[in-house]
Amino acid sequence: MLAQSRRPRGQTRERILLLAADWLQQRGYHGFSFAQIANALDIQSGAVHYHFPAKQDLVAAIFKRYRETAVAWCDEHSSKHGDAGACVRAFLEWQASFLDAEQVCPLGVAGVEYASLPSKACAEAESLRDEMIAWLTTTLSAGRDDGAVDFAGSAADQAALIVSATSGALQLARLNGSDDFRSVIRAVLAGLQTRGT
Amino acid sequence: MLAQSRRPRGQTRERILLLAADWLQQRGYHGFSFAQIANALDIQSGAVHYHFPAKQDLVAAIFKRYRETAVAWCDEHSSKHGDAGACVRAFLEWQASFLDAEQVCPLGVAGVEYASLPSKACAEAESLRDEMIAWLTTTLSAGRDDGAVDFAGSAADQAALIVSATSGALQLARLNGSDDFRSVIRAVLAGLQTRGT
DNA sequence: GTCTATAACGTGATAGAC
DNA sequence: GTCTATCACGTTATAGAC
Repeated sequence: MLAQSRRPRGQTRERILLLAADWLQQRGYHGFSFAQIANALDIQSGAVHYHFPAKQDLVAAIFKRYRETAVAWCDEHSSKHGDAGACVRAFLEWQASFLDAEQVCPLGVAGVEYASLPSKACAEAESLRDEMIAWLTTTLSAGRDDGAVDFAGSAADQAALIVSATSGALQLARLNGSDDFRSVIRAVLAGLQTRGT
Repeated sequence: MLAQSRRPRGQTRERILLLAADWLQQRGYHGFSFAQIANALDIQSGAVHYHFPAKQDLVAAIFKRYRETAVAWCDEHSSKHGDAGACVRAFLEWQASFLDAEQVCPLGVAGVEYASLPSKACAEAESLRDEMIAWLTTTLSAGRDDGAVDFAGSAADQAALIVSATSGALQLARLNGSDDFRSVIRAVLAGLQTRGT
């Protein structure tokens, strides 16, 4: 019963999801097609539609998985279990990992193409935004309380700044190279005045 | 020789440019078509192609005009003629004006759709980035020298932060309303410690 | 010089074979 | 259950009328 075909069955869905996520964060929602996915994976475009009936289902699944990944990441980086400053720095490094893949944050994709995005995708993106802002706000607030970090203004405002700045910086890096991203990270860290516990 | 037709001749190009710029900043590059523009302006899609041979010409023209507008704005808000803190605050208000139109910064569009954008548009977007970063860097640097503003890190880093944060904040605002944008503005201003001269 | 009519192609999506 | 062959439509772009 092993290896009934050259491409192992049951992995097509996963392969589609991974490739589409990559392209979504490189080209935007309207920047890739089912036919292109099928061509790259050496299948027919109808096979993609079997796993994801409509394009909005595919993209909603991408946002959903990214959100699940983000939630798991946040749980592993709770300031209850470690230094809040280290948590924030880890967040910045996590965002930096998109640089090598030449990707932007999914939140940016949703924000830019909002008016031409199917509602399913918008809803998932909004949930993702809530998770990231909530984690950052909690982390920053706890960090300021115990002296691990300091910053001007409210924790919620600072959280919105960090999410906006990192997302925007990944986009700026597409235009002018990763130096712009590193500039933004330096400025964010300078504004945070983190110090290890 | 007046009013030879219902739609005055010579204004079609301008009407196309204005509508397309609006849609570009709401839906992204691939989120609108020549046919939709033609339909909205009650002309044929071929008429759009007369004024802009290919879609990349239309979008490059949008970026070019936006850059010209930005350069003119920067010239009018030179820190040589006024307070640097006021200039930065004016910049933030300028970005805020996109909120009401439910638009994002053109830089964000280019960053997100970079890999699916025609090269002409990318080149214009890169020039736009250069102009904005240069003006902000100069303004912030001069402002710190004369004590109008203060901030942690280099002027260039702070400039990249402000461009990224405002662009990202406009996108976040699409997902969760203008409160997120205002949060980011407060955080930016808190980090700048501006004071009027 | 300006726009209308039309074409070639790529898109998202479906029906039915295996 | 999984995928191949096919469709109707919207897309960018062109040729030629006025």
